[in-house]
Amino acid sequence: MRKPEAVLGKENAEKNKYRKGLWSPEEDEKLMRYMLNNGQGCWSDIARNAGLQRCGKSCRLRWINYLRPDLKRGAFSPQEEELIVHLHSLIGNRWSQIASRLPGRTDNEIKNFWNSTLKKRLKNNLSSSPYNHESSDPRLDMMFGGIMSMQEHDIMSMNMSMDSSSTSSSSSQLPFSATGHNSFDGSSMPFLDNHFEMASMAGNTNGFLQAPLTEMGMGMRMEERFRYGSLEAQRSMELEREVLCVPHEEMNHPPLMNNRSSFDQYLGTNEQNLNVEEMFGDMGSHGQLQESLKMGNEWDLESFMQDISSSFPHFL
DNA sequence: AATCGAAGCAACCGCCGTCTC
DNA sequence: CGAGACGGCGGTTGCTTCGAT
Repeated sequence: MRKPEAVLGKENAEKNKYRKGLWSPEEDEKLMRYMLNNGQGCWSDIARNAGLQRCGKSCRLRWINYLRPDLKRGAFSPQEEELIVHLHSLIGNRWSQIASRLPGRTDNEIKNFWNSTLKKRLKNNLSSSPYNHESSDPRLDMMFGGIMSMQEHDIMSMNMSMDSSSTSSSSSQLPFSATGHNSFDGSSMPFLDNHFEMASMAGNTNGFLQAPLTEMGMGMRMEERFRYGSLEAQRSMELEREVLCVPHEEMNHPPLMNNRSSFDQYLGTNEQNLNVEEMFGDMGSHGQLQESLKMGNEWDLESFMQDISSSFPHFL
Protein backbone atom coordinates (compact mmCIF):
# COMPACT_ATOMS: atom_id res chain seq x y z
CA MET A 1 0.00 0.00 0.00
CA ARG A 2 1.20 3.49 -0.78
CA LYS A 3 2.20 5.73 2.03
CA PRO A 4 0.04 8.80 2.68
CA GLU A 5 1.18 12.01 0.98
CA ALA A 6 1.92 13.64 4.30
CA VAL A 7 4.27 10.84 5.28
CA LEU A 8 5.92 10.84 1.88
CA GLY A 9 6.38 14.57 2.07
CA LYS A 10 8.07 14.29 5.42
CA GLU A 11 10.30 11.50 4.20
CA ASN A 12 11.31 13.47 1.15
CA ALA A 13 12.09 16.47 3.29
CA GLU A 14 14.26 14.25 5.47
CA LYS A 15 16.05 12.91 2.44
CA ASN A 16 16.52 16.29 0.81
CA LYS A 17 18.14 17.70 3.86
CA TYR A 18 21.16 15.46 3.25
CA ARG A 19 23.86 15.83 0.69
CA LYS A 20 24.23 13.06 -1.87
CA GLY A 21 26.72 12.04 -4.48
CA LEU A 22 30.49 11.97 -4.41
CA TRP A 23 32.28 12.90 -1.23
CA SER A 24 34.49 15.96 -1.24
CA PRO A 25 37.98 15.85 0.32
CA GLU A 26 36.68 18.18 3.02
CA GLU A 27 33.89 15.81 3.95
CA ASP A 28 36.32 12.91 3.98
CA GLU A 29 38.60 14.80 6.27
CA LYS A 30 35.79 15.69 8.66
CA LEU A 31 34.60 12.13 8.88
CA MET A 32 38.09 10.71 9.15
CA ARG A 33 39.06 13.10 11.90
CA TYR A 34 35.87 12.47 13.83
CA MET A 35 36.18 8.71 13.58
CA LEU A 36 39.81 8.70 14.65
CA ASN A 37 39.06 10.92 17.62
CA ASN A 38 35.79 9.41 18.76
CA GLY A 39 35.58 5.97 17.27
CA GLN A 40 32.50 4.25 15.99
CA GLY A 41 29.07 4.94 17.41
CA CYS A 42 25.59 5.80 16.24
CA TRP A 43 26.03 6.77 12.61
CA SER A 44 23.41 9.46 12.53
CA ASP A 45 25.09 11.04 15.57
CA ILE A 46 28.44 10.76 13.87
CA ALA A 47 27.09 12.50 10.79
CA ARG A 48 25.65 15.29 12.92
CA ASN A 49 28.57 15.70 15.29
CA ALA A 50 31.15 15.63 12.55
CA GLY A 51 29.35 18.51 10.90
CA LEU A 52 28.42 16.60 7.81
CA GLN A 53 25.30 17.18 5.73
CA ARG A 54 25.10 13.47 5.14
CA CYS A 55 22.82 10.79 6.46
CA GLY A 56 24.33 8.27 8.85
CA LYS A 57 24.05 5.55 6.32
CA SER A 58 26.11 7.45 3.81
CA CYS A 59 28.81 8.11 6.44
CA ARG A 60 28.90 4.48 7.39
CA LEU A 61 29.36 3.45 3.77
CA ARG A 62 32.06 6.00 3.14
CA TRP A 63 33.97 4.91 6.22
CA ILE A 64 33.68 1.23 5.57
CA ASN A 65 34.40 1.34 1.86
CA TYR A 66 36.92 4.10 1.61
CA LEU A 67 38.22 5.81 4.72
CA ARG A 68 38.89 2.93 7.09
CA PRO A 69 42.62 2.92 7.80
CA ASP A 70 42.95 -0.84 7.56
CA LEU A 71 41.77 -0.97 3.97
CA LYS A 72 44.00 -2.65 1.47
CA ARG A 73 44.37 -0.74 -1.76
CA GLY A 74 45.17 -1.94 -5.22
CA ALA A 75 44.46 -4.94 -7.35
CA PHE A 76 43.39 -8.28 -5.97
CA SER A 77 46.18 -10.79 -5.65
CA PRO A 78 45.87 -14.17 -7.36
CA GLN A 79 45.34 -15.73 -3.94
CA GLU A 80 42.54 -13.32 -3.21
CA GLU A 81 40.95 -14.01 -6.58
CA GLU A 82 41.17 -17.70 -5.92
CA LEU A 83 39.55 -17.36 -2.57
CA ILE A 84 36.76 -15.18 -3.90
CA VAL A 85 35.96 -17.59 -6.69
CA HIS A 86 36.04 -20.49 -4.31
CA LEU A 87 33.92 -18.89 -1.65
CA HIS A 88 31.42 -17.64 -4.19
CA SER A 89 31.03 -21.11 -5.57
CA LEU A 90 30.17 -22.25 -2.07
CA ILE A 91 28.01 -19.55 -0.60
CA GLY A 92 26.95 -17.39 -3.52
CA ASN A 93 26.52 -13.65 -3.29
CA ARG A 94 27.12 -13.32 0.41
CA TRP A 95 29.62 -10.60 -0.13
CA SER A 96 30.00 -9.57 3.46
CA GLN A 97 30.78 -13.15 4.46
CA ILE A 98 33.32 -13.38 1.68
CA ALA A 99 34.78 -10.02 2.61
CA SER A 100 35.18 -11.12 6.20
CA ARG A 101 37.70 -13.69 4.94
CA LEU A 102 39.70 -11.13 2.99
CA PRO A 103 41.36 -8.71 5.39
CA GLY A 104 41.35 -5.17 4.15
CA ARG A 105 38.77 -5.79 1.46
CA THR A 106 35.19 -4.60 1.52
CA ASP A 107 32.08 -6.38 0.43
CA ASN A 108 31.46 -3.62 -2.10
CA GLU A 109 34.91 -4.01 -3.57
CA ILE A 110 34.55 -7.74 -3.87
CA LYS A 111 31.09 -7.43 -5.33
CA ASN A 112 32.33 -4.97 -7.93
CA PHE A 113 35.31 -7.14 -8.73
CA TRP A 114 33.07 -10.15 -9.16
CA ASN A 115 30.53 -8.39 -11.32
CA SER A 116 32.98 -6.57 -13.52
CA THR A 117 35.88 -8.96 -13.83
CA LEU A 118 35.52 -12.44 -12.46
CA LYS A 119 32.03 -13.12 -13.71
CA LYS A 120 33.00 -12.16 -17.22
CA ARG A 121 36.17 -14.17 -17.08
CA LEU A 122 34.33 -17.24 -15.90
CA LYS A 123 31.73 -16.80 -18.60
CA ASN A 124 34.38 -16.57 -21.28
CA ASN A 125 36.08 -19.64 -19.96
CA LEU A 126 32.89 -21.64 -20.29
CA SER A 127 31.99 -20.44 -23.74
CA SER A 128 35.43 -21.14 -25.15
CA SER A 129 34.78 -24.86 -25.41
CA PRO A 130 32.11 -27.04 -23.91
CA TYR A 131 34.33 -30.08 -23.64
CA ASN A 132 37.64 -28.50 -23.03
CA HIS A 133 38.32 -28.30 -19.34
CA GLU A 134 41.54 -26.36 -19.74
CA SER A 135 40.86 -22.82 -18.76
CA SER A 136 43.26 -20.05 -19.58
CA ASP A 137 43.53 -19.33 -15.93
CA PRO A 138 44.52 -22.36 -13.91
CA ARG A 139 43.21 -20.75 -10.76
CA LEU A 140 39.73 -20.96 -12.14
CA ASP A 141 39.99 -24.63 -12.96
CA MET A 142 39.27 -25.42 -9.38
CA MET A 143 35.90 -23.86 -9.74
CA PHE A 144 35.30 -25.27 -13.18
CA GLY A 145 36.42 -28.75 -12.30
CA GLY A 146 32.92 -30.07 -12.17
CA ILE A 147 31.00 -27.52 -14.07
CA MET A 148 33.02 -27.92 -17.22
CA SER A 149 32.29 -31.59 -17.37
CA MET A 150 28.65 -30.95 -17.95
CA GLN A 151 27.53 -31.40 -21.47
CA GLU A 152 26.36 -28.31 -23.17
CA HIS A 153 22.96 -29.70 -24.06
CA ASP A 154 22.33 -30.26 -20.38
CA ILE A 155 23.01 -26.67 -19.69
CA MET A 156 20.98 -25.53 -22.65
CA SER A 157 17.99 -27.62 -21.70
CA MET A 158 18.18 -26.32 -18.18
CA ASN A 159 18.20 -22.80 -19.41
CA MET A 160 15.26 -23.38 -21.69
CA SER A 161 13.32 -25.01 -18.91
CA MET A 162 13.91 -22.07 -16.69
CA ASP A 163 12.69 -19.75 -19.40
CA SER A 164 9.58 -21.78 -19.99
CA SER A 165 8.75 -21.87 -16.33
CA SER A 166 7.88 -18.23 -16.50
CA THR A 167 4.64 -19.18 -18.15
CA SER A 168 4.09 -22.23 -16.01
CA SER A 169 1.15 -22.09 -13.67
CA SER A 170 3.27 -23.55 -10.94
CA SER A 171 5.91 -20.90 -11.20
CA SER A 172 4.31 -18.82 -8.53
CA GLN A 173 4.95 -21.59 -6.05
CA LEU A 174 8.59 -21.75 -6.84
CA PRO A 175 11.04 -20.04 -4.60
CA PHE A 176 12.67 -18.74 -7.74
CA SER A 177 10.86 -17.06 -10.52
CA ALA A 178 11.97 -17.43 -14.08
CA THR A 179 13.01 -13.84 -14.21
CA GLY A 180 15.80 -14.63 -11.84
CA HIS A 181 14.11 -13.16 -8.84
CA ASN A 182 15.05 -14.89 -5.66
CA SER A 183 12.30 -15.08 -3.15
CA PHE A 184 14.67 -16.07 -0.38
CA ASP A 185 15.79 -12.54 0.04
CA GLY A 186 13.74 -10.62 -2.43
CA SER A 187 16.73 -9.83 -4.53
CA SER A 188 17.43 -10.57 -8.12
CA MET A 189 19.53 -13.53 -9.01
CA PRO A 190 22.30 -12.73 -11.42
CA PHE A 191 23.14 -16.42 -11.26
CA LEU A 192 20.45 -17.09 -13.74
CA ASP A 193 21.68 -14.97 -16.56
CA ASN A 194 24.05 -17.34 -18.22
CA HIS A 195 24.74 -20.95 -18.86
CA PHE A 196 27.69 -21.19 -16.61
CA GLU A 197 25.66 -20.29 -13.61
CA MET A 198 22.88 -22.59 -14.61
CA ALA A 199 25.43 -25.34 -14.75
CA SER A 200 26.66 -24.59 -11.33
CA MET A 201 23.39 -25.48 -9.74
CA ALA A 202 22.86 -28.75 -11.49
CA GLY A 203 25.81 -30.62 -10.12
CA ASN A 204 28.17 -32.45 -12.42
CA THR A 205 29.22 -35.74 -13.81
CA ASN A 206 31.67 -36.43 -11.05
CA GLY A 207 28.81 -36.72 -8.66
CA PHE A 208 30.38 -33.94 -6.71
CA LEU A 209 27.86 -31.53 -5.38
CA GLN A 210 28.66 -27.96 -5.94
CA ALA A 211 25.80 -25.60 -6.25
CA PRO A 212 23.00 -27.61 -4.73
CA LEU A 213 24.46 -26.31 -1.54
CA THR A 214 23.81 -22.82 -2.71
CA GLU A 215 20.52 -21.16 -2.07
CA MET A 216 19.43 -21.63 -5.58
CA GLY A 217 19.75 -25.36 -5.80
CA MET A 218 18.18 -25.83 -2.44
CA GLY A 219 15.17 -23.75 -3.18
CA MET A 220 14.00 -25.50 -6.27
CA ARG A 221 11.38 -28.17 -6.35
CA MET A 222 12.51 -31.60 -7.33
CA GLU A 223 10.02 -31.88 -10.13
CA GLU A 224 11.10 -28.56 -11.53
CA ARG A 225 14.71 -29.55 -11.63
CA PHE A 226 13.95 -32.89 -13.21
CA ARG A 227 12.46 -30.96 -16.06
CA TYR A 228 15.97 -29.89 -16.92
CA GLY A 229 16.25 -33.27 -18.51
CA SER A 230 19.70 -34.04 -17.31
CA LEU A 231 20.43 -37.36 -15.72
CA GLU A 232 23.31 -35.73 -14.01
CA ALA A 233 21.06 -33.09 -12.61
CA GLN A 234 18.71 -35.79 -11.37
CA ARG A 235 21.54 -37.66 -9.80
CA SER A 236 22.84 -34.61 -8.07
CA MET A 237 19.41 -33.84 -6.73
CA GLU A 238 19.01 -37.33 -5.34
CA LEU A 239 22.39 -36.95 -3.76
CA GLU A 240 21.42 -33.61 -2.41
CA ARG A 241 18.34 -35.10 -0.82
CA GLU A 242 20.44 -37.81 0.75
CA VAL A 243 23.19 -35.63 2.09
CA LEU A 244 20.84 -33.07 3.47
CA CYS A 245 18.64 -35.78 4.98
CA VAL A 246 15.60 -34.21 3.40
CA PRO A 247 12.63 -36.53 3.17
CA HIS A 248 11.41 -37.21 -0.36
CA GLU A 249 8.16 -35.49 0.40
CA GLU A 250 9.82 -32.34 1.55
CA MET A 251 12.31 -32.34 -1.27
CA ASN A 252 9.46 -32.31 -3.73
CA HIS A 253 7.56 -29.69 -1.81
CA PRO A 254 10.01 -27.67 0.17
CA PRO A 255 8.62 -24.96 2.37
CA LEU A 256 8.52 -21.63 0.63
CA MET A 257 11.21 -19.39 1.92
CA ASN A 258 10.73 -15.69 1.92
CA ASN A 259 14.05 -14.62 3.22
CA ARG A 260 17.52 -15.76 3.99
CA SER A 261 16.75 -16.63 7.56
CA SER A 262 14.12 -19.06 6.44
CA PHE A 263 16.63 -20.59 4.15
CA ASP A 264 19.21 -20.94 6.87
CA GLN A 265 16.60 -22.34 9.15
CA TYR A 266 15.58 -24.81 6.51
CA LEU A 267 19.12 -25.98 6.20
CA GLY A 268 19.47 -26.22 9.94
CA THR A 269 16.36 -28.23 10.51
CA ASN A 270 17.46 -30.81 8.02
CA GLU A 271 20.38 -31.67 10.19
CA GLN A 272 22.97 -31.50 7.55
CA ASN A 273 26.59 -31.47 8.30
CA LEU A 274 29.03 -29.78 6.02
CA ASN A 275 32.51 -31.06 6.45
CA VAL A 276 34.40 -28.50 4.48
CA GLU A 277 37.75 -30.20 4.90
CA GLU A 278 36.48 -33.26 3.08
CA MET A 279 34.29 -31.45 0.66
CA PHE A 280 36.70 -28.83 -0.47
CA GLY A 281 40.09 -29.85 0.73
CA ASP A 282 40.52 -32.28 -2.12
CA MET A 283 37.18 -31.42 -3.65
CA GLY A 284 35.84 -34.58 -2.05
CA SER A 285 34.55 -37.75 -3.55
CA HIS A 286 30.92 -38.66 -3.65
CA GLY A 287 31.20 -41.21 -0.86
CA GLN A 288 33.21 -39.00 1.39
CA LEU A 289 30.81 -36.21 0.94
CA GLN A 290 27.77 -38.26 1.75
CA GLU A 291 29.41 -39.70 4.80
CA SER A 292 30.54 -36.37 6.04
CA LEU A 293 27.22 -34.71 5.51
CA LYS A 294 25.31 -37.29 7.42
CA MET A 295 26.84 -36.52 10.77
CA GLY A 296 23.92 -34.40 11.84
CA ASN A 297 25.51 -31.16 12.94
CA GLU A 298 23.70 -27.92 12.47
CA TRP A 299 24.49 -25.67 9.57
CA ASP A 300 26.75 -22.97 10.88
CA LEU A 301 28.05 -20.51 8.36
CA GLU A 302 30.66 -19.15 10.69
CA SER A 303 32.31 -22.47 11.39
CA PHE A 304 31.84 -23.37 7.77
CA MET A 305 33.82 -20.29 6.85
CA GLN A 306 36.40 -21.08 9.50
CA ASP A 307 36.93 -24.43 7.88
CA ILE A 308 37.30 -22.88 4.49
CA SER A 309 39.95 -20.60 5.88
CA SER A 310 42.01 -23.62 6.72
CA SER A 311 42.08 -24.46 3.04
CA PHE A 312 43.53 -21.05 2.34
CA PRO A 313 46.12 -20.67 5.07
CA HIS A 314 47.76 -17.68 3.41
CA PHE A 315 44.76 -15.62 4.45
CA LEU A 316 45.01 -16.31 8.12
C1' DA B 1 41.85 15.04 -31.97
C1' DA B 2 37.23 13.36 -31.46
C1' DT B 3 34.06 9.82 -30.57
C1' DC B 4 32.27 5.84 -28.65
C1' DG B 5 31.81 1.75 -26.02
C1' DA B 6 33.55 -1.07 -22.26
C1' DA B 7 35.32 -1.45 -17.77
C1' DG B 8 35.82 -0.01 -13.14
C1' DC B 9 34.21 1.99 -9.20
C1' DA B 10 31.66 4.84 -5.76
C1' DA B 11 27.50 5.58 -3.96
C1' DC B 12 22.53 5.10 -3.64
C1' DC B 13 18.31 2.38 -2.98
C1' DG B 14 15.33 -0.73 -0.95
C1' DC B 15 14.69 -4.52 1.93
C1' DC B 16 15.26 -6.96 6.14
C1' DG B 17 16.52 -7.90 10.97
C1' DT B 18 17.34 -6.05 15.43
C1' DC B 19 16.83 -2.97 19.05
C1' DT B 20 14.50 0.37 21.80
C1' DC B 21 10.71 2.72 23.55
C1' DC C 1 3.06 -6.07 21.14
C1' DG C 2 3.64 -2.63 17.66
C1' DA C 3 6.02 1.29 15.65
C1' DG C 4 9.96 3.63 14.50
C1' DA C 5 14.96 4.16 14.20
C1' DC C 6 19.00 2.23 12.86
C1' DG C 7 22.49 -0.79 10.86
C1' DG C 8 23.73 -4.18 7.53
C1' DC C 9 23.43 -6.24 3.19
C1' DG C 10 22.98 -7.11 -1.77
C1' DG C 11 21.50 -5.19 -6.14
C1' DT C 12 21.68 -1.47 -9.14
C1' DT C 13 22.83 2.91 -11.08
C1' DG C 14 25.46 6.39 -12.92
C1' DC C 15 29.77 8.73 -13.32
C1' DT C 16 34.63 8.53 -14.66
C1' DT C 17 38.40 6.58 -16.95
C1' DC C 18 40.53 4.13 -20.52
C1' DG C 19 41.36 2.10 -24.85
C1' DA C 20 40.10 1.30 -29.59
C1' DT C 21 38.81 3.28 -33.89
